[in-house]
Amino acid sequence: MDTPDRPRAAATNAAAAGFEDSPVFNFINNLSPIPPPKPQASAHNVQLFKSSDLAPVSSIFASPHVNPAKESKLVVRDDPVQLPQDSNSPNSVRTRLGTAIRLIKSKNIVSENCSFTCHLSQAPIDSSINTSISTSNLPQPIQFVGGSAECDKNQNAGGDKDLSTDQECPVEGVFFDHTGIDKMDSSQPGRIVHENQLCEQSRDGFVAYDEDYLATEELNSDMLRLAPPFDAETQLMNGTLNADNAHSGTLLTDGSSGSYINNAAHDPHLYWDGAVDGSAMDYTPQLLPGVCQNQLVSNDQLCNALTEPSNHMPMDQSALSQHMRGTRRRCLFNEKAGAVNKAAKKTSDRHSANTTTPRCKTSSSDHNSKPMKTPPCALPGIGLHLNALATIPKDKIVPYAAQSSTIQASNFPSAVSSSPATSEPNTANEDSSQAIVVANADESGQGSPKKKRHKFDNGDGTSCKRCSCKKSKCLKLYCECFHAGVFCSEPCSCQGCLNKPSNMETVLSTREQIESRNPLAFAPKVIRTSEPGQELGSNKTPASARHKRGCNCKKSSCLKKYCECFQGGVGCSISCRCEGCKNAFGRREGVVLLSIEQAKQGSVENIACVKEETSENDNQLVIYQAANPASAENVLTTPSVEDIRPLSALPPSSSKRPRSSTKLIGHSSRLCNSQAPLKTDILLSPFESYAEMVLGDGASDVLKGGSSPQTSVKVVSPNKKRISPPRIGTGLSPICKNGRKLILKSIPSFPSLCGDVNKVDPKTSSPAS
DNA sequence: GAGTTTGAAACT
DNA sequence: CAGTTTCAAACTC
Repeated sequence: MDTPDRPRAAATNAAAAGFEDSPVFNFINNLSPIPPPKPQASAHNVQLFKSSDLAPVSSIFASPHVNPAKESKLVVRDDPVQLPQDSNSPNSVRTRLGTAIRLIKSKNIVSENCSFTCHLSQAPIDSSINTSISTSNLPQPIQFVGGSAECDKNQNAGGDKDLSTDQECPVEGVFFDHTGIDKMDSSQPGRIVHENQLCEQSRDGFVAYDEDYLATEELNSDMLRLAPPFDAETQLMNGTLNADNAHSGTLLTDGSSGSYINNAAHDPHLYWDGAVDGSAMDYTPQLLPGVCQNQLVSNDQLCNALTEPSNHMPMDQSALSQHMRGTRRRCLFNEKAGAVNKAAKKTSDRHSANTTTPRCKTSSSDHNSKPMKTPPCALPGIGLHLNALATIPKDKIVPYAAQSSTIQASNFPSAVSSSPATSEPNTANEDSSQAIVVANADESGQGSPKKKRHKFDNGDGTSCKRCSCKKSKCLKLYCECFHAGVFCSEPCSCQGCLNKPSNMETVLSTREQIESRNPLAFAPKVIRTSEPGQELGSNKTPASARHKRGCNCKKSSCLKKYCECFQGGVGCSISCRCEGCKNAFGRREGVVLLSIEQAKQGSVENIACVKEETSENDNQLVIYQAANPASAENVLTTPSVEDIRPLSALPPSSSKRPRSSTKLIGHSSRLCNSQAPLKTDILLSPFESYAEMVLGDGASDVLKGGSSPQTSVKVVSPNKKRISPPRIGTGLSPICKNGRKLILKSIPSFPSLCGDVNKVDPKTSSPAS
């Protein structure tokens, strides 16, 4: 391979020389699908995506949220960006990750390390690899943030031995810049895993890119299309947008786990990725986590193979990567549904899909320019990303749009969903994941009439959308496509649709208006609140997830898809105002109330508040013992997010929620103990607040929990799954104990490279801890 | 496929 | 902020 040149150089420098010399290596090189590119050509490609090109954009994207610190970090990354010709894929990956992380940081400055580390610690790493992650590793986060880190990591991970890896990940190598490896503790296993993953991703992406690029035009186009959106994000973070991103998008598809969900999410369909304002917060995390996890798993393997010196073969990559990719893609799609079950089928399908490229079939008329590329299904994740991206000014976006007519059209592999592999649909609900899955479904489904197709939804509504709007012109939230941030496409049966690339400005402006009214309007409907791993692993129910606003069902008993909570596969929460809730995923009914009442009645000093979590899966009983009534209340408040739900029933909060998210926060805090309120209030950043919203009171509670441990002792139910207070400390994140941590979690899904540890665990292995 | 039901979104 | 209307999905037949 041509590209190998660089790697080679690196390799030569390192120890790889031997490797290169190997006949196999040579053979591979010769075989490499990638045409020995004219340097220029490659360069050209690269440039398209390069951050430098995008730079302006990035600046644009720079969200207020972003912290200077981030920026600085980003800056670092930028440099690297330039490099890689081939880098496309790999870089993109990195950037994304880095970006995601950065975003998190920016939002949660305080907790940056924590959040990040948490991910890491949790990170999938563990599962696949024995490696225990040391949460302590602050550097890691940094590294990731650094962006380039990935490769670096790889190097590190690989350790010196991995020089080969460097080769393998030439692009990354390019990036090397940094702090890199050296700084990193190569020793840490956790890291290694990530690194590997990263490498793989990059590699895969790399390879994938090649493949896609070479093999399937569609993919390429898609990727290209995708690129812009990503770019925006990445730019925000790094300023390095790369074609890579696009690649990554493809990669995502590849990833069994959807490692790339991030990208994918962004990509695809979301024309307006960035549109959402910072307030929107990052939804991405949600998606990502799952994805990451998955990725991790799959990646690990891949990584291992790759990382291993023997395996390295940069060249092999093509073969391996392709192979791997195939699997990954499958996974991604499969995941979506949470359809663990389906996965197998899909995998097979995926193959076909690969050729075709997974997409929602939507081809908008507009998109016709690219017949194949139909607008992407809305990725569930996408929504998240969009939100995350939100910072991007429309203006900027518009340009894309203009371009995008082509771009947008692109269908991105919806990649994504990270649904927790966990298999259960419930879990699947996780925002993005499902959506992604849907996309695939769409393909199959498209054939089917619109009727049933509807959304393949995630709860988020992120899934591939197909609307049938008649009066809204697809410019209102009524329109699922619009709501999901995707253009209407062929499958849609809408009338008078203005949600088309050709009307990008209109769409954006409308979107903006809506966001101005409700910053969370485009946020995923279902947000994963707690760490996925914990709950998911334990339960089927996505206890961690909840509907951002809660439902208001009165007749459906939250047992039908009319209920957004149900639809999203999440239990009802405090924020819900439903009546007669029978949500299979968890009710918000009133155990809490009882406990409260009891407490108030003063009947108790030692009141055991028993919460029965309705979540079907669990039937968990959580018993809180309060020393006194007051404590009882506390208990109510303190419980983990999950617990919170039922508790949430508290009238005040439940009564009505302000439309604006922020208000909700206030409620929650109030509900919570008087003890901590200030703390939460004070601390809450918009973002946090958002988290709270998502979490519901829980977040605040959690925070409080830290402060008010006293309140309760909890006994675990037979199932023992939840012990709220303890959880706070442990569950949420051992590492970060303060409330902030929770916040981070809420964010979680950030594409933590690691992915959620939790999620990873469920299927593959036991949780790291 | 048409009609009804439902609840979110939008409006007042 | 509360109530009403509009809307489109979900559902039923």
